[in-house]
This record gives sequence, structure tokens and C-alpha cells, in this order.
Amino acid sequence: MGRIPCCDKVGIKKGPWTPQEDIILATYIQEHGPGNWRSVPTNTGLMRCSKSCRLRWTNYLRPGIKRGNFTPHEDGIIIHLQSLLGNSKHRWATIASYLPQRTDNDIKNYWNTHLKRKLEAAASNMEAALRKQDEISVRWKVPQLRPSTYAYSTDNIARLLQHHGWMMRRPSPSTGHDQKLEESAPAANNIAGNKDGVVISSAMPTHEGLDLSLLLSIEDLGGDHNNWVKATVAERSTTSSLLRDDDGAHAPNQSAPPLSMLETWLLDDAFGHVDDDVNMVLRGC
DNA sequence: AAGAACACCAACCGCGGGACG
DNA sequence: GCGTCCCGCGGTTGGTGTTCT
Repeated sequence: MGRIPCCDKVGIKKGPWTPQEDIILATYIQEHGPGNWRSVPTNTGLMRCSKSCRLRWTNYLRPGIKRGNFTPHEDGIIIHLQSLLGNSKHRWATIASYLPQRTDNDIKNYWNTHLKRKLEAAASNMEAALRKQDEISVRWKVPQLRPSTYAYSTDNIARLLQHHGWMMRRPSPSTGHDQKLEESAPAANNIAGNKDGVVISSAMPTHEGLDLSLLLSIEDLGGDHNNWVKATVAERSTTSSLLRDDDGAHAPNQSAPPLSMLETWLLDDAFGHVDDDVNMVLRGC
């Protein structure tokens, strides 16, 4: 016996929603609130299945949704969290919880159509740059610059999430005031943990060296993507640590990790072709 | 100018899991 | 404890607009 369909397929309208349908649905939800989607088609007379109604509301009609024009700040958050969460379950929902004005569907589409492609292009650029660097290294015996695997240490993540003041606060979209992350983004608890200890999804891949302060720095720098990248480079060039104490003081740096592919892409985005970055680093050696 | 190729995104589909009787 | 219902999620598709040849 197969699964019972969510609604009777006969007579159910599919495809794009009309403005009239939008008005009917929005009016109904405003009056009755979201929830009990099963009853929405019946009560509104819409010839749509309940899932379609819920999707239309959550992805399009829900108040406060921002559409299109992702900012570099949002790019950075999506990329970092996507890298952090990998293929873990509910990753889009988790990422969306950090971007309350964006829907998971929107973020997913944006990732698949823009960011993933950009990262892939950056990866191939990086390979080319490294090939070039290999040639230089062989000729001049320059120390190798190798990208780290984009990295995540669950311990490191947990520590940063727990102790970094910014991560526990974020501006409320409605008030502009800081808001406890746990209150507004329950999904964040999947990685943020609690007083009893850090709880991280076991499905989350374990990597090494993730530095969430990179993400945090975006906000610290007023959301300016280029400033963030430049600051990252500046910090590294002065060998100050990217890890911070609670009070924001920089801990002594042990050793600056090599650039990740992502960071290289961001550098590329900020300063031009990746070859220039390699040259810049090489000049600094 | 017209057709092809590509990019984008709204919407659909199937599955997993929590709630409830 | 078990079965069913319902919701929410990620993956995928298909329609439409844009760019290229």
C-alpha cells in the first residue's frame, strides 16, 4: 500500500499562483494564522493542495521576506554555513535561520545557481595558480602555499559559537537590537549547544581548522565583504590570530593556517585574479 | 530576426519524523 | 507500542526570461 497523498489529486490546480489566489491565501492566513494547512484549501476554496499553500506562504507571501540581491555579507554567511554543515540534514533550514529574511528555498536556489558555480570556478583558478606556484617554487625554492581542506572542527566550532560574543547575539531584524541567538534561531542550537555541553549533529562532518571568526568578522566590519577580506589578509600578514577571546582581544598566534579554497575565492573576488594573490603572498615571503 | 543555449527561480515531489489517537 | 496524519525538509523539475550565435 502506497503512501496516502496529502490531498486528492483530482481537481487540484498546479503551476504558478495567480494574484487572486495569493490574495485569498494571504487574507486567510492573516486572519487565522499559519498552521493547519490541511484545512486551508477547504476553507479558502483554493483548488490547491495544502503543501502548495504552505509553500506559497512560506516562500513568497510571508511578511518580511527579502527577495533577490543577496549581499556579500549574506554570501559569506551562506558559504561558511554551507561549508560547515556540508550535506547534513536540514542545512538549508539552518542557514535560513541565520538569515530570517530569506527562505530556505531562496538560499538553496541561490547556492545552486550562483555560489556553487563561483566556488567551482575559484577552485579551478586556484589549481591553475598552484600549478604556477609550483613552477616558481621549483625555480626559486619558495615555501609552498597549499590550500587547506575547507575545514571544520566540531570542537572548534562549538567553542567559537559558545564563547564568541557576536555569535550569541545578532541584530533583531525588526528592532535592530541584539537578540539572543537561541531565542530567534532554534536551529542554531544544533551546533551552538547549551549550558550542559555542546551538542553537534553526529551527521556533521568533522574537519579541522574551521575559523568561524571569519564569519563573525563580516558583521564586525559592518557587513562589508571587501573589508572583511582585507582585514583577514591584514590579520594574517601581521600574524595576529583570527581566534578571539570573549572580550575581542586577539590571542597570540601560533601559526597562520594556509588559505582555504574559499578564502582564496574571496581574495580573488576582492583583489582580482588569484594569480595576483599568489604573487602578493610570494612577495611577502 | 530567429533559433539555440543558458540562467534563473517558483513550484512540485517524495521522504522523514513528530504528534496524536 | 503501533498506525495514521500532518508538517517541514531537500532534491529536482519545468516554465520563463535573457543572452548568444
